[in-house]
Amino acid sequence: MELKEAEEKFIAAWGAIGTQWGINRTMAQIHALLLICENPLSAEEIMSKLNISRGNVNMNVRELISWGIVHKVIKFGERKEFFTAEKDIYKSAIQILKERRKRELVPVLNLLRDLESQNIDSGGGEHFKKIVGDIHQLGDSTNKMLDKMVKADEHWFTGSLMKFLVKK
Amino acid sequence: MELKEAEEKFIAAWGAIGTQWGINRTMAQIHALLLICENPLSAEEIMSKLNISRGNVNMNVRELISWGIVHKVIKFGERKEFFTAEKDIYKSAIQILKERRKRELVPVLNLLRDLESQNIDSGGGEHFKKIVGDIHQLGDSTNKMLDKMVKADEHWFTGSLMKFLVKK
DNA sequence: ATAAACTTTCAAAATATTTTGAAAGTTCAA
DNA sequence: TTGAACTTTCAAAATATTTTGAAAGTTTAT
Repeated sequence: MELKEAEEKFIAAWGAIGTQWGINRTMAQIHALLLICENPLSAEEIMSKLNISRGNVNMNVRELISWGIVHKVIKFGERKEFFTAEKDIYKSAIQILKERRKRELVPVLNLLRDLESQNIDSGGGEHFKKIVGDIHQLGDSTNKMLDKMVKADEHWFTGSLMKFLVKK
Repeated sequence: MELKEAEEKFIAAWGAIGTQWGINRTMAQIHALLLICENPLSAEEIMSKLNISRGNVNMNVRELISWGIVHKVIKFGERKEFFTAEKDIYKSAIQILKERRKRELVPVLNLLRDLESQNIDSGGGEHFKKIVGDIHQLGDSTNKMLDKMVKADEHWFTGSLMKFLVKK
């Protein structure tokens, strides 16, 4: 198999998997492309390699940057901006955990705290309170767990936590 | 606040959060509704409580069942089917982990295994191989971790694993 | 100040997902 | 069998998301 063929397969598949993950295809493809390119690419290069429009590149690259897994690179003597993906996969994974915690878990915890702080008039609602309380407890535990993962030094994944989790 | 008001807030918010999680709103709302109702509900009841069509209820309830977090309940002497959500939140969480592993992680591992098994003609591609290898390693570790979580007894979350993860 | 080189925006078009509801299918009591 | 009570299907409509590309905005060298 040609290298180029394998790379294209990776990009296409990463895009498809992205949609499974709830991420848009183009964003995942740009991420894949920037991962396998050692050198930073310009918007133009991304456009032509993936056959997508300028606006699309701009929006999705910005989104990837907001996730903290793609970085802007300024080359000396060049006006253009270039982009590169974080090549340390563990760093990227932690970054994604961090963002997902912020975007997906924190809003849930806020909702639950809010619901629990309301005193419910008139009796009943014991079941409702139990469910909300249970979810809250699970959410808090998950939050603490993620916090521990995220705050651990960058080698947590090969450190004691991972050894504990994966042992046997 | 009225109980009904709080319940409606929960259902609406769960639906909104669902979309953040990449789950469709209606599916999340049905799940929330079934969670807070102690008794199983029929399709009709779900339709009227959430103001949605029969087909929509059917499709999303089936999807929730395929996730293993909603169960069909047959009531003696009734023709209708009823539905109820798994009320043990930890069980549901494990079930969701299990399914997401199957749907989101396993396909990635298959892709990576496939890419690595191909011998790439002509030199170069060292960087590509490293990236694919790194992702594979991370994927495998994550897979093992999830496996451990999922296979642990149902109290893993309050057991030694959780104590280790959350301690301090 | 100008203009070339670049980035960002955004309304419209394309695409994808979700929802509806009527029709088809199934089950079961009589 | 039949038909009433129910469930499932699916094509069309509604809605939501993604993509385009031209125009507007910004930056920088001169």
